[in-house]
Amino acid sequence: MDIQLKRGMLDVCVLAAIKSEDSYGYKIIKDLKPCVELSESTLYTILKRLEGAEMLTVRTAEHDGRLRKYYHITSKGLARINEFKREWSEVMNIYQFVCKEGKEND
Amino acid sequence: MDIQLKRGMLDVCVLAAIKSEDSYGYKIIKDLKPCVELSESTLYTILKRLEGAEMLTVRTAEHDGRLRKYYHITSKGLARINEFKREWSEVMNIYQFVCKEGKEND
DNA sequence: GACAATACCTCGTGTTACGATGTATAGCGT
DNA sequence: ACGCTATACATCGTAACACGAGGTATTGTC
Repeated sequence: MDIQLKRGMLDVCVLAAIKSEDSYGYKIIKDLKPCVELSESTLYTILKRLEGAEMLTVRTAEHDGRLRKYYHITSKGLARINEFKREWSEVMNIYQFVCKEGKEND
Repeated sequence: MDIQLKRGMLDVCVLAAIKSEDSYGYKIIKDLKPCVELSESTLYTILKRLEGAEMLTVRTAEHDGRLRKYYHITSKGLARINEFKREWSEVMNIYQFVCKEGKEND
């Protein structure tokens, strides 16, 4: 998928992935794989950004002798998801414009 | 609308705007306004980029004593639009993922 | 004992949208 | 005559962002 097209959606994808249950980096990537591919470097950048924006909180926990950083969504994070949903009508508007224009030349 | 969300769509919007009829900078902005807002600096950057990618050709013409640069879409430009349409199922997949996840907490 | 999988992180780079700014002409009101 | 808005083009610097390349460390598995 085109990189540019992903932008603005990746943040929300990550938030959606931790919405129903706290999760950690490696699992988020695997959970998102069927939906959208993202590299580790991308994910950790996003997680840092979302933490800075107070859209999630972090908690370190040990699991089978390995450290994991669990991410938990905040109210700001939930608000971000809802904002995304609200903006979707504009996105569909753009899509329809692209499909409509010059339809007779398809 | 969120800047990041626009990315990957603006190029295609501009191509769609000139698809059925050759157009020029100022008109493209006005035609796209109901659909998506973009500044002049953004548009001219995009037009240069699309020209470099051979997705459109340029022709300078005089109109009422003022110079205008008319942009014409090429087969590569049309292909870009079709590629965008093909990718749309993935975009909808992402949207559905975001809406689905943690639905019970809405 | 090599290798994949799990789990985290950093740095540099290229792409890109935008505001600020500049140039120039046409037309309109006062 | 003068200012203002609309038309029409263009450049520059900046900040955001996704990614590849690379690094560290542990736990299985063959």
